[in-house]
Amino acid sequence: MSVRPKIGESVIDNETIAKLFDETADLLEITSSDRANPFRVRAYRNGARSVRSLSQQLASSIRDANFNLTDIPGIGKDLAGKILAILETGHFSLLDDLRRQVPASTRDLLNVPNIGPKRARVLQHDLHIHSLDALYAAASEHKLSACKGFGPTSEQKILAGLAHIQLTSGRMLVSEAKALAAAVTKHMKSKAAVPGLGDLVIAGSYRRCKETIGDLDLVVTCSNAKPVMDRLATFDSGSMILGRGETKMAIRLKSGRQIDLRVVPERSLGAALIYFTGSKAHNIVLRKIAADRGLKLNEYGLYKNDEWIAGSTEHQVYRALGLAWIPPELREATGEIELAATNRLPHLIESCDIFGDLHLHTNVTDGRGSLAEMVVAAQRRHYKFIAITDHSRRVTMANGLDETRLRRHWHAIDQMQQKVSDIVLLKGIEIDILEGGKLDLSKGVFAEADWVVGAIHYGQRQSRMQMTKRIVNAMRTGLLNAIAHPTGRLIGQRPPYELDLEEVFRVASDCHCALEINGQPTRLDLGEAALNLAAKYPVRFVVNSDAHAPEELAFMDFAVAQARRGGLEKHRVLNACALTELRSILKYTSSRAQSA
DNA sequence: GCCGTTTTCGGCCCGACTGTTTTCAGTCG
Repeated sequence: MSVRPKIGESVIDNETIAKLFDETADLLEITSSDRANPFRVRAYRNGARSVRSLSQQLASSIRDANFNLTDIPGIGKDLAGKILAILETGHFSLLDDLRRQVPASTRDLLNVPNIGPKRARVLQHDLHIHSLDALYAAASEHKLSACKGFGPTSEQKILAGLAHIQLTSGRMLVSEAKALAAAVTKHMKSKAAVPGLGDLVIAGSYRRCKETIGDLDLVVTCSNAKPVMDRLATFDSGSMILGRGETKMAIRLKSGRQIDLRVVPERSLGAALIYFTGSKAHNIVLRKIAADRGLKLNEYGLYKNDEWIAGSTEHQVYRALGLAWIPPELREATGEIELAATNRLPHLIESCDIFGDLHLHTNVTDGRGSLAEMVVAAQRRHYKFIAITDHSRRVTMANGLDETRLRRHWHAIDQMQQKVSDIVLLKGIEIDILEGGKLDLSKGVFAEADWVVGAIHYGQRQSRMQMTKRIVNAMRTGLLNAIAHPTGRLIGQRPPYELDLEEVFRVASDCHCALEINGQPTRLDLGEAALNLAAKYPVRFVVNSDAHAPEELAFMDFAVAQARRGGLEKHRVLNACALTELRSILKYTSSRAQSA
């Protein structure tokens, strides 16, 4: 096809394409008459999901002459044409038409709880409401109940929903979700508050260890749902009950966070966990597999002709579908089901595989714990080694170390080592990678270091080419053991650097420089997109807490979860190595430092 | 719009809850 070379240079990523298909589906639903084909809408959503789950960027795959867009499930001749149009021009004509019919702000209405496409359409047609502001005005003036399908209750719910949108900007960080999960679990289980309470599992994106969590999904087994719901209602005095039925309940806390509860019979726990853990895309594939086998899968179990055949455990359901049990972190419909069908799932790294933390700060720079306190915290986690990696001088805000202070700090670490025998203290540094790729301290000092991580804290707005060259040059010095938080993103605050990640992965494998998976809840860097590259390049990783206080060593668990979502096995992770193996790696690097 | 124990049209994942109806459509997960 003659347009291909041009498309091959496209910088449009898969996520952008998926979003345009999702937007098309939304707009089709808002504009279509009731008789319009709802499966056409679903086809766009399927296409979006399918594109999103690809491990390769289409803009790059398309350069391969043997690559066929229509080989992608859910992509037929029509959507393939639209993908080509998007890669070439950034849009396609159907979407342009739809956008002309529906103002962009009308789509915002879909973000309001209890407003879906049908009601958005009514609001647009009958009341000419095209924005959240207009919706608020109309609801306040009780104009909504004039519309078919709206009553006084919906009006109130919509006003409450609008307030909620203003109150909470988005999703919880994993740390907040973990604290909330612990609190609600304790409340439900305390002092036998609920007679006959069986299992209680927090499912949903929390159990899949996603980077951020929308709401908490509680799955509970109990013969009687009423006391379970009554107990949840007392969790937070300022909470509001959003809905309550026979087995299902939803509350919104004073903080704006939402908790959904579902009570199921004991023999349905496995099926319910699969169902409420998701992801939605994963579940859809499972149900299709069930249907292909003449079975039906729902949250109560797996059925053959209305006869229950599995459902009390997840293992039972997966096995009945011809699949190995799939860890929740992998349930994203990105190929894990095929692996489970052929017994090729990875043996994911676990927290107990981690022998040490290789990124820790003390109060000598911007940490809040002393060296001694950090060592005790590491001993409590039964680590065999840790690296103290305080900042270098460039990071003035963090009281970064020059060579004199660094050597003094290392001397203190040596002295501390004399006092402890059950843990090895590595003398480290988090060295800033300056704008041109040079390192923040002179080469001589590196020969004295046990462990060096490079990181960027300043000058983050360089171009994609500059940023890539900067990190690549730093790795090519041979002085770095690892790159810390490689993309620099801060969840909800700052996007990742402009960076050619494939090039970073390529050079990191060449230079034997590890890439960090950082456990700080706002970082979790490398993120989802980058971890997809793990399968393609033989890079090794370090899984670190980046703790700035003793209690933050627990952030290791978030880093491990992130590694699991990337499908990593322990042999890919440096600090899941025994100390002897780690030392041989360090010795190799240290010899390079001396010869540099 | 996609897909096929397909070869051209009929089916497409499943169920709870709610409000406004008066038997169900819409929304949500």
